Amino acid sequence: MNKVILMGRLTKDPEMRYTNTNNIPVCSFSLAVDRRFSRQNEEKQTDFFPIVAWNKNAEFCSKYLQKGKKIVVVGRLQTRTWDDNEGKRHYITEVIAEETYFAESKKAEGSYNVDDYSPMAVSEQPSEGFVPIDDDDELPF
Amino acid sequence: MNKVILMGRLTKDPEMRYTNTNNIPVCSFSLAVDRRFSRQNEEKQTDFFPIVAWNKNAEFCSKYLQKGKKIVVVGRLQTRTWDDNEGKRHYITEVIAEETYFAESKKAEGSYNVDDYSPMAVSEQPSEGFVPIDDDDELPF
Amino acid sequence: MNKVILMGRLTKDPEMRYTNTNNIPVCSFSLAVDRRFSRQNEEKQTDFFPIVAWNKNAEFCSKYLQKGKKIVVVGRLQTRTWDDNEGKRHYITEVIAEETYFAESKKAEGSYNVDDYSPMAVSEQPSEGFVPIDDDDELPF
Amino acid sequence: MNKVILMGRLTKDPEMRYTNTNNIPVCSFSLAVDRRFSRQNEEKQTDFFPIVAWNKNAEFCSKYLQKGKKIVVVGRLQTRTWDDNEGKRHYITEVIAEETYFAESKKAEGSYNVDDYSPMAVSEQPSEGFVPIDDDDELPF
DNA sequence: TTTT
DNA sequence: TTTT
Repeated sequence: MNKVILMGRLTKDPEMRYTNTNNIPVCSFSLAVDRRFSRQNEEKQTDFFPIVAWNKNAEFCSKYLQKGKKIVVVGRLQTRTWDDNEGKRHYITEVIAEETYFAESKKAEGSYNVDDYSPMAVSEQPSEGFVPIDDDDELPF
Repeated sequence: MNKVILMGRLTKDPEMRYTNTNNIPVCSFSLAVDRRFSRQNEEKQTDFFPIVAWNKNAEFCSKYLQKGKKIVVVGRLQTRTWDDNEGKRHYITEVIAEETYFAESKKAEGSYNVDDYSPMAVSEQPSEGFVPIDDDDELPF
Repeated sequence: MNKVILMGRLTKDPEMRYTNTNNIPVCSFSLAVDRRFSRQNEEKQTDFFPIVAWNKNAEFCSKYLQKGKKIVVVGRLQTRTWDDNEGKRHYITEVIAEETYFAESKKAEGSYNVDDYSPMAVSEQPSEGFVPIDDDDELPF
Repeated sequence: MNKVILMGRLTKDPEMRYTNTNNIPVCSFSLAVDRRFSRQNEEKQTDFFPIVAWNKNAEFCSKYLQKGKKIVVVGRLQTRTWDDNEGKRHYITEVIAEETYFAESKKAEGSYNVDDYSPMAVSEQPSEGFVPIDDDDELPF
């Protein structure tokens, strides 16, 4: 099991790219997450984490997220290595976003907004032809 | 291990009470949480969960939360039994809130607000005379 | 957002059923989860939660789980209503299992076991023809 | 909000240290966490994450955990910087363990074991003179 | 109605 | 018994 849940703000607009061999969409950005406990009277502390989203979630992120937006990311931790030009190996720990939620509605209530008709969250899970899993009224017990 | 994380809105103002024997503060409310997957073309579905907060977190909730407010609750699931007047036993599953976060800032950005100086989150964990646990620059390795 | 993570033991063998209209597999069982904090010198306290798994996860649970087995369940909380024979409405809160993990290997290490070749975990997410999401070496950055 | 939940095995015995200025106990180790989805027919993939525990949880980890032990860690993600001897700044992402659970009982059932009388889990939260938070029978509603 |  |  490997779960990460973060609430924070994008430090920049997300970057959309595509995988070289399979042209899979990848979206990446950095999330600023405030710490809760710090030394008394100390100024606020913030951690910055690299987030990576794939496939449908990548498209969602690149379309609906911008710098400063407050979101909740549910995903998993992952480690990646890369070698710099001096041949030195670097380890980087990233959060792979599996679900993304808006954590605030920027617009005042009542004001029309094109976003009203857009999805509020997305996940890696299938959405077309999806067999209902919340099949409550048919529960056989 | 027993963890619950919910994002949703209060359906009413929270209720503050005190335990009979030890006068411990308890705050309770109901949280409306929208479902993510439903059958195609079906109307939105929502679950309603009873939330209970104790001690400092109870005081925080009763002070800063109101009907309609969007929050994130981190806590644990718990079961409680009570017997009705016919002597029938009932089982109820509640979420004990251990941490509470605001999930949106109602006020427009830039506008002065007394809340700017109030805590944005609270937990059951101690806060006075608290030995720092984020003691980074002193890490002995 | 709606996440639940529990570690505990099955109180009975799981029950496998099928939905009436769509014949969707549903597996249900009860999970005993020990509490961590109780009053000093008090006996251990345990909560019992109803767990429901659908589709592939239902088949996994009914095949690999038995009474007493220790597992980790990752899922979401859900509420369901049913009316008893006196027409009284009842509310029940269940955990919908989205991922299931074994939390201990019963057999001693080194001993051959048919389970060595069976899945250790399953989720609602697709597994056939699955486009890799851990496509690290192809990352375009 | 910042939550991480990992299940995996220690790659080495944990290392216990003490902070220079305040002599606070810190325990660190590396956790091997298997991935769930990998490309078809590919060999198993594993991520390795640095874990840091403080105070009481540090003492628990150093006392009860060893290389190979399977545990569940609940905590938070944190970033730390350090400068190497060439003055280059490095960023490292660590998991601060707030709660630690055993995920398997190594010994066969029935065999006496000193561990039977030791704590099965520990957290940063206070344990002495602890006002009960599971004060069920006194609930004023 | 409960598991180890 | 429900919120936006």
